[in-house]
Amino acid sequence: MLKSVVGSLSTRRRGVRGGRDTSEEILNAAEELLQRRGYNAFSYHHIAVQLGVRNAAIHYHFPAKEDLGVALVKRYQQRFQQWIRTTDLVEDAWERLQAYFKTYIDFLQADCKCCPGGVLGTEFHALPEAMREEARGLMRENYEWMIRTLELGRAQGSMKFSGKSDDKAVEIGAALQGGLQIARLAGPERFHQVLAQLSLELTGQSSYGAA
Amino acid sequence: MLKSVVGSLSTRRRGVRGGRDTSEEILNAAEELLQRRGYNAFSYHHIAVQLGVRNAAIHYHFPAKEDLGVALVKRYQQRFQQWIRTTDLVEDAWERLQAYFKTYIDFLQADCKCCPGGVLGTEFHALPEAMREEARGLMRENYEWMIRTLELGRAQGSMKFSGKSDDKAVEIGAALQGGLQIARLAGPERFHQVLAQLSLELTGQSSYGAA
DNA sequence: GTCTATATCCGGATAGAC
DNA sequence: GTCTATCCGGATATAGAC
Repeated sequence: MLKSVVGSLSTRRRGVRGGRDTSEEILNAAEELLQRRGYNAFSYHHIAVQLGVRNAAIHYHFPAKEDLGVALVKRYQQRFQQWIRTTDLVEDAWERLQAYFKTYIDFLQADCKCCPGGVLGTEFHALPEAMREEARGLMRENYEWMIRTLELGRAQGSMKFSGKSDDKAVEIGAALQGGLQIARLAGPERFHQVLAQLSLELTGQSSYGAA
Repeated sequence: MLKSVVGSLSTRRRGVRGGRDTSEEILNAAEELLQRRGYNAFSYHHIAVQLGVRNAAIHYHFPAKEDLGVALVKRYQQRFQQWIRTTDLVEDAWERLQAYFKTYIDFLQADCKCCPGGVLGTEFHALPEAMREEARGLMRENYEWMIRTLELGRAQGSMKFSGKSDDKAVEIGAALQGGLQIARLAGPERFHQVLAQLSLELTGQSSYGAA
């Protein structure tokens, strides 16, 4: 009673658990697990324990694990699109790219998480087809954003690089993705080295060269 | 009977399966599965089917899955050390690096396999500790080789890059690793773009720029 | 070294009460 | 919307025959 005042017009109705949105909490926990352990190494039980609910409660919100997986990737994509809208307000392309780097640093510092693309790429052949399709879309959007940003930066003069912008785009994306994984095996400073080198090569000076 | 003539002095004795070395065949199948699906997404059953033996036969050679995993990573490392010895005969560091690239192209063409480091990094937190330790060693050796090679190339004049050789080393390693994963989601040509860009930046001209 | 058979456990999933 | 209870299949692992 009365918790309806909080979000009565919300599309998703709230449950009995103190007005919290269980679906979203499930997604949050699952996202953490996905980036830490991978899709095939987390279970509904992991999430259930973390949320203090039972296994079946999660099945109510996401009948099959595949549904949860697809929802996760869709949410990544929506969040990315929202992120683009925000950072598009920034004029300078190099600053935009640094904001992109920042999201990876956040992953690194959040207990050395991998980026979604890295997890989905690595587990690709052990993923349900519906997830693969979503993953392709997510990767494509990242790629296209990166190309646009590089071309803008080159035009603005804030970035320099030789070769084609789409080649450079994949190189940067791959380095960031691989860098997070290497950091797990060889320490977080490895990722900062990647950032330092990418920055140095793009601008002629390292913004991360304090080490 | 009589199959003992084939490898009677071998440390590992042959089984009854036509003189073939089952342990090695298990490792081969497991390696394929590891790079395709990841450690947590393959089972003894996968291997058993592929080899035409029963589940229990594999447990005879590798009592626990962890034993198999550790053996796999150890073999990667031994193979890498052997590979180094061979390619060290090549004088030119840039040629050595191209040989290194070639091993990744082989992964890509072998049904879009990931590199071991990518798999082990992504699944790191869902791996037995013994495997993690081996994985760290494997990564370290790759890293150190890359640094040596870059420094040699720079001294020889066959490679150019700005910044520190150890930063550049991680950047290259990360880009290769991430590139293979991206290729799964966005097509093999993405990996070739990474190679093209890396080559262009190291030598001033792309050896892979035919596209 | 490999087999059959089996034990055990875990993860995904459903039914029906509350 | 969450619970208890249960089912099912798959995966790791072991025992003992051949």
